[in-house]
Amino acid sequence: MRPDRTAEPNRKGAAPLFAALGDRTRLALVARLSAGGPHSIARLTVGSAVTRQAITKHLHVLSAAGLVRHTRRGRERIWQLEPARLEIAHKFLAEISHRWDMRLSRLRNLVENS
Amino acid sequence: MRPDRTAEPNRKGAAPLFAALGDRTRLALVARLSAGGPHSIARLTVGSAVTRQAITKHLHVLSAAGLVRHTRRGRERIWQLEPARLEIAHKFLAEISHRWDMRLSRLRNLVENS
DNA sequence: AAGTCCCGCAACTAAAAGGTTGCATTTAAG
DNA sequence: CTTAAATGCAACCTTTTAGTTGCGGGACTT
Repeated sequence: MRPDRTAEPNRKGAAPLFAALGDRTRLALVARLSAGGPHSIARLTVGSAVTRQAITKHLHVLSAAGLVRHTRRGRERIWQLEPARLEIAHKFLAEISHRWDMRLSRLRNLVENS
Repeated sequence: MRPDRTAEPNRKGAAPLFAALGDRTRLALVARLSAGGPHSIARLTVGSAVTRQAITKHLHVLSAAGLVRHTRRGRERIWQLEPARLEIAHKFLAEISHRWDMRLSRLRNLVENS
């Protein structure tokens, strides 16, 4: 098992994910959807400090990143979380931490055996 | 141990973290520092498609987010990863996934017992 | 049928982000 | 001392982003 030739995690599509999560309003939306379940745009707008249209735009950004999904119900559009994509970001972070820990332990071994 | 009244994870400073990670170049820098260890700016610039000054700016962004740290060594500045902050983002994602899973299991219970 | 409620679309603005070029400064090497 | 390497600083440009306002159109309610 060679150390790893690819030298990098599946950073393939992780950046857009992090970018989508890198906004207070959007992060609040994700948190709210994860805890409170699916909601309409109007209901999601209530607690927020910005306009309904701003919320709509943010939802579209999250949707483009694959983090949320919408469904029609009568005259309202219901948005819900799509947690599969979160796993990608999650694994990326785990990978980074793991690599760093590996480096540290290798360094420590080097020092102890010298 | 009450379930949790705060209704939201420690979203306090998570958004800037995700924002810092939400760029391809910066994510590449983080990945490289985690795998290859501390590097100077010049060495970090080699593989990248952008200028040294761009790399410098990105490093400052990562530094402002608390993700990297620098040290002087002669005429060069050595940058290294600061993995503590990654833990915040990591825990945030874990929390979100957990909340969603809880919702799903509650819903399933509701359906099965009806 | 009339009035709300919820939403989509478009135009516009202000600020931030990503990147570049040019030049000055410090440090190492001959 | 002279030169080359590594970096810092500042000005500038272009594109993206976050947000707004205004208006029009379906879908419930009474």
